[in-house]
This record gives sequence, C-alpha cells and structure tokens, in this order.
Amino acid sequence: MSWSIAQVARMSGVTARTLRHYDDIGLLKPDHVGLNGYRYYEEPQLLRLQQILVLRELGMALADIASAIDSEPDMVSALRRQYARLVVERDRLARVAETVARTITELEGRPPMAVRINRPENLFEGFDSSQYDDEARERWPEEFERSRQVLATMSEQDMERWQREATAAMIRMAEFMAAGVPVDDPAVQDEVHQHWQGICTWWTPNRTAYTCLGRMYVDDERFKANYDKIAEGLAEYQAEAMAAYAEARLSD
Amino acid sequence: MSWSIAQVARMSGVTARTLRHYDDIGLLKPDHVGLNGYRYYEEPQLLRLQQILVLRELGMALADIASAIDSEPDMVSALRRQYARLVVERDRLARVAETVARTITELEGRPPMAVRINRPENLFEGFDSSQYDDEARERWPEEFERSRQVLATMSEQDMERWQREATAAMIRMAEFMAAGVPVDDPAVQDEVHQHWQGICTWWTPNRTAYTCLGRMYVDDERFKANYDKIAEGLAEYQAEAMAAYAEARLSD
DNA sequence: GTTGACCTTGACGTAACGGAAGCTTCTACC
DNA sequence: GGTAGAAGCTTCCGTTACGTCAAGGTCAAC
Repeated sequence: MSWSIAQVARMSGVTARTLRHYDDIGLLKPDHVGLNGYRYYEEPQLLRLQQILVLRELGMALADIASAIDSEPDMVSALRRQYARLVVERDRLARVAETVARTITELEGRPPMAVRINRPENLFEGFDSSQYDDEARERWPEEFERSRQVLATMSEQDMERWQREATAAMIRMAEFMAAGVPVDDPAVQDEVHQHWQGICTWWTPNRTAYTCLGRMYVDDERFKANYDKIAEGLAEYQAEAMAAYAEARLSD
Repeated sequence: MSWSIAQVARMSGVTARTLRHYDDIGLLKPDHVGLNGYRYYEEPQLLRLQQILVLRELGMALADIASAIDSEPDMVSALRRQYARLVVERDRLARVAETVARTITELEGRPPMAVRINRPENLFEGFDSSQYDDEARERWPEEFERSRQVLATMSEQDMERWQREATAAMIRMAEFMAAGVPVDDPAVQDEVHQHWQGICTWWTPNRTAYTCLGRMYVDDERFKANYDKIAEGLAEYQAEAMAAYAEARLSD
C-alpha cells in the first residue's frame, strides 16, 4: 500500500510542502519515486514521520531531529539537551516579561495599587468536586452527565495535569489583568478561546450563554472565591474577557 | 560632534552591520551621510538607538519597535501587547518542557525515584544574613568587606529581585538534575558560569578555590540545608557541576 | 476529449542580521 | 608625497522551516 504526498499530508496534518521540504533536506525520503516523479510513501516512512513530528512539537531543530532519530540510543540524551534548552529559555522569557511589567508601571506613573498574584502549582489540589454533584445534576443534567463521562476516561495523572494547566491559565489571566492588557487583546482572546474549547467538551454555549457563564463566575460566591485565590478582581476580568469573546466570535 | 558607524557600534555594543541594517529598514537613519557615503550619527540618534535596544531586549520585533517609538503615546500599549506575548510563550515552553521531561522518564523505563522539586518564589525571604556576619568576617575578611559594600548599594527591591533570580537559578539546576542532564552539558555549564560571575563580584576564585566552594555547599550543613529545600541532592549536583566548570574553564 | 484534481520543480519571501567579496576612502607614518 | 593599514561603502549569499505562487506535466472520471 502506497500513499501519495497529499494523502500522507492529510493523514499526518502537515502540508505537502513540508513533506517535500523534509525530502529535500534528507529528513524523510519517500519509499520510492514513480517514473512521473511522484513521491510514494509506505508505512515505515509514516512511523518515521510520527517521530519527527513529536520531536518537532518539542521545539527541536530538524537537523537535531535527524541525528536523534538516526542514532536511536542517543534519543534520551538529545531530549535531555532539549529539555535544558527549554528550561533556560522559559526562565529567560519570565525575566524579560517581568522587566516589561516593571517598565509598564514605571511609564504609567501612577502606582496602580499593584495587584498581588498568588501562584499555586495546582489551585485544585484536594478539591472535592463531588460536593457539588447534586446541585450540578439538578441545574444542568445533560452537561453533568457528559462531564462525568469525560472525567471517567481520565487517569489520576491526566486529571492533575489538567488541573495544573487550568491553574496556569488562571495565573496568566491574572498577569494580563495586572499589566493592564485590554480584554480584546489577541493574547487574552486566545486564552478565552482555550477556555471556550474546554467548555465545549461537554457543552457548546452560544453568545448569551457564554456571557452568562462569565457573569456567574463573578456572581456565584464559590466560583469567585476560587478566582480571588489567584488575584483580586480576576473573576471580573475573566467575565469581561468572555463577554468580549462572545460578542466578537460567537453567534446567538 | 559626529560619530562614525564604528564609534557608535563600540559605544552601544551592537555591530556596524546591525546599524547598517537599521538604516536599510528605516529604523535608525544617520543624522547625515558624507559625500563619501559615510554614515554620521549625532546625539538624537544615540538616544533613539538606546530606546531601540531596550525594546529589542524585550523581544519586540523591529517593525513593532519602530511604530512604538514613533507613536510615543502608544508605547505602553505596545509594551502591554509584548508582555502578553511573552507570558504566553513562557507558559508554552513550560508545558513543552514538562512533556519532554515526561517523555524522558518514559523512555528511560526505570522510574528514577522521581526527584521532588519545590518551587518557592523566593527561597531567601526573611533570610537574616547578619547572623553569619561574625563568622564570615573572620573567615574571609576581605570578601566580606567587598560584599558589604555591594549590598549597601542595592535597594530593597534590587535585593528581592536578586534573591528571586537566585532562587529561580537553583530551581533550574534542580530541574536539570531531575531530568538527568549531565553536568557538562552547555546549559548546565552556562548556569554555573552565571554563578561564577556572581561570585566574582567580591572574589575571583581559581580552579581549586571554586571546586572547594562547591564542596562546601555539600559539607556545610547550613548551605546544604538551603539546597535541600529545593530538591534532595541538589547541593551535590551543584558541586559536581562547579567542579566540571573549574576543570574546563578556570586555571590554577 | 476535456475538466479538474493532483503532482512536479523552481524561485522568492520571511526576521534580523553574519560574513565575505571587491572596491573606495581616511589616517598615520616615513 | 607615497604607502600601509584601518575603516568605510555596496552587494550578495546564508541562516530556519517552511508558505506561497508560477508554470507546466499527469491522472482519474465523465
């Protein structure tokens, strides 16, 4: 069974151009080339492509990917090097971001009552959602069922990763708020978009519903308390950002 | 007073090529160009260059820098946008790095007794160094004096930033250790180099001295206790990394 | 036979310069 | 005043990982 370049592209999610590029640089050669010049790929190439895409996702340069895959025993060392690079770059960005934040408050002149941000690693640690089960089942029976099914498929570790990521997203929002980033900034709206997609796992809210959801984060004391654990006023900021998102990208 | 391109380059720390590039794209035009085609810069250009370099340091694209400087009232908005971009990218790298770390442990097969890493924002908060003053003065009188002078010039905020950065550096080291990054990896050695430069503020250790300093972090309970607050075994890893650095880059 | 989808190579563009070639000009010294 | 060496100039290629045409050949279906 041979696949053409476009078929491989569809299957793997990259473009045909990318596959040609990988051919050009010798990273992924087709199994064979027809007399007409067409590239044909077989299963081994697909497997190799999978590995390539994983490493690319991790931010590795194509040349490094090639040497990492071709000298298999060295894969772990390559990943370790890559990990170290990522950590260094992550902290560099953190430093630069803090400098920018300081510069902003200095330029602003007025000391804007510096919002204090808490940064737990997992805001939901030990959080017992079952205490709200009855209420949730009553208010949103269908969505409750859907979410129960989704949660059932998640391992303990998946769950914790998800909680950590949700915590990190809330902290990011708080940072946007503290820096005075307007809620319609692309970065904020991207963040809200992630949130919306998360919600969509069990429910696809329209414009009104999503706006109301945001308001609930402010009005329901239990939600608001959680947001306030990260930073004061965060629930309001989140609600505003959600309203802007709903206005701009959702329909009635 | 006019400055030639090389003079400006030396004064500002960029290359002449960079200045020509900025001229080409219209970011920084010389004050005037001689009949011989030479570029001559005046003070206003130097000030503009300073602003450019600050914003460039903050990771802003040259095109964005141009519009930010040329429309001064929008400077803060530009910085806010930039801040949001930085925060998003920082967290993306953090996620990718965690994925890489997980992949490493999975590939390794053996569960390597997962080192637990604590991540305080400031390990030295409320740390009272004066309790060690007497001992330090006795053991290293000259260095003690030098450090006292340096510390005297630092504001409270400088001090806290420095402590936070030192904490972040220790956490990075712990992450390297946990991922099994060898101590002679460039990223680790870069980290040690920063540490060495920090030490050099009041004392320039040679190969032996720096190695001994590393050993002291392990042998002196008080130092070791601090490292252990971040992760178990960190003092040992730090000492090994310092020994490797001394071996490779310091002379007797 | 034609249409439209799919394939090819080749070339240019991206961001922010680094580096080199080939030539002109300045500055200092003898 | 001649010459060496430093410094300046323009122009072009290379870097990363492709996106985006453009011009043309091939294939499958009707």
